Amino acid sequence: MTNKEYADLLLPGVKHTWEEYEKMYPERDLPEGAMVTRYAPSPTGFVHIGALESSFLDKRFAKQSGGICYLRIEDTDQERSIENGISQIIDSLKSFNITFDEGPISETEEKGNYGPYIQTKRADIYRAYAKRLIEEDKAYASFLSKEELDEIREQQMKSKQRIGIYGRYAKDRNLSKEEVLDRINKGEKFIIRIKSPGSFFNKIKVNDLVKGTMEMPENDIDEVIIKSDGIPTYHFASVIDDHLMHTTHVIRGDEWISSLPKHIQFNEMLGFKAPKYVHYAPLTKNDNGTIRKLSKRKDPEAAVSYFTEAGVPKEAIMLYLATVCNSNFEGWLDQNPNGNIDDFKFDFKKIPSSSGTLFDLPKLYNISKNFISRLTKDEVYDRTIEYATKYDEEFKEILEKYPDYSKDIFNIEREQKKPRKDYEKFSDVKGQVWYMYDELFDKYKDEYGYDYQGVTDKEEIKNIINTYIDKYYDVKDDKDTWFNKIKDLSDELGYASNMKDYKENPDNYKGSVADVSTVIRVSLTTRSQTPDLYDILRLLGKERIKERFNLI
RNA sequence: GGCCUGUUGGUGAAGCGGUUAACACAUUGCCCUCUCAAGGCAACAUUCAUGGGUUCAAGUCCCAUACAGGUCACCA
Repeated sequence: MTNKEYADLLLPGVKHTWEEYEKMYPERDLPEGAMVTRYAPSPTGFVHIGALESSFLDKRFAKQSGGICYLRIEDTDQERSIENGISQIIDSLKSFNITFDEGPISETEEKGNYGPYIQTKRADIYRAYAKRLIEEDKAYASFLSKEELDEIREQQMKSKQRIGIYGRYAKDRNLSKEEVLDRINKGEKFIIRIKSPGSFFNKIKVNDLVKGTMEMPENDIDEVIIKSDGIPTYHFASVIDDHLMHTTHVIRGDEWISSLPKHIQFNEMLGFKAPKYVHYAPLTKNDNGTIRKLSKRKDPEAAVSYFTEAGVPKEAIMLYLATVCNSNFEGWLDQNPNGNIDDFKFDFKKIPSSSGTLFDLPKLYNISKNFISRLTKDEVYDRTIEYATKYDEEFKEILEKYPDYSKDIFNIEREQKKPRKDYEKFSDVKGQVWYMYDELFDKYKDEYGYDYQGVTDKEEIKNIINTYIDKYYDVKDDKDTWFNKIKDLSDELGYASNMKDYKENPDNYKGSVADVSTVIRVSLTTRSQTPDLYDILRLLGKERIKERFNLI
């Protein structure tokens, strides 16, 4: 029996030979230096912040080099794949403006000439290459059962040996063809393992564009390449796909580093030119003293939805990720405050090579705050409505009822060189402006209560606001005039109109302009801290000012 | 336990043999036309995990130790 006949018996029904597949995936026609990258997730559920980082990096490096970034779905683990997992990934990434040149575009459709881009649809391809390995006597059928495997592992652990199927533990390695076929005919289940040519005592140099050159032992483990369900393992499938799809750079989390010898070996055994590898450190979290990777099960902030639900703009999340990926990005952004991330040139060498980057929430919020401060009033209005539509129906209705008025409110100290920075996220907005709307003011004023500071005597408060409205208030005043009047009011009532004077001789006065303004401010808004009082008075208008004063 | 990687302030980090050890966030203090927000100024690592070595000179090179993270599946 020839090797070819034997391979046919082990893996029957393969439609094409590997040579045919090679022809079906011709070299890509791309300019010199263009990278082909891929984002290759498993469709196991919601989008993790790490997935966002990973896909972002894949896309940026491809695009800035004039290359291609494709999406490939690694669903070889049937048990973990979930319903609609693919469209979930596509849709979430799309909402962050991450789209792909090739790959699935929905659960059932895809684009690009190097597909299919879903691994379970490529089973025939992997089997063709596995057949080739069998023919070349580089792979074999293994009958080791789960129990036997467990036993071997236990034994190895007990005797402190390396764990895995290698050397004398690879006991089906030298089974004759006849024995193998005989056992198959008896109905025994089998899998395909490679016949690893490596030795643990041989060191190989592996190169990584972030970590540099590392020395690691060769892989000597007879890795599984085809599982008993006929589906390949991740390692085998991804090496073949990266080759056929002509991937130039594999960018992934550094948890993959230890698989490098394996991947390099697979490439060699199959005669492929290995892509370049880029391993970056994943986002971590300090969990009561222990630092670990952000976990989607344990950490709510690992899900990007955690931030979008809080109203952190997606752009801010991307800006944060960009600073994590290349720390010099922050300085660049400082120089180009309105710059687009896509204009920044990312560098592999600037990717942190440490063993993890702590996820820094205050930093994210700071970036977010700065981002929101740079938006126009219209943008803030639209985005706040967008947010409120999902999370705050009451506020949404108010905003839609008073569009122009709302925009005026959002424009207080905005659209200028050094804009006001008081919203970290869109969920902050309502808490800062509710008192500007009568409906909300009526509803919440008692709940929050009037926060008088300094001057708390009821009669004195009445005195201040009555004097102000009767003698000094004039809608037509500009800001300087307005403030001079506040000063006059202060003088009249025995408060220092000049802060310096007051600080030097506090005993000469009942208080200062600050106290007078605070009384007016609190009487109108209940809050002792608000944006500019002049703007608030201006927007509230005479009628409302009077009404609110009358409530006191 | 084996194999990899890493260790610079509260955090993220720059640094690539000679610098006062950048910068950003956070914190604290002061200043600033009414409170906030912002802004300005300042403070915050006598020291780069520890111990050796190389060198005129070391965070930067070498060795050892400690600690941390990753990984050792018919999961990706």
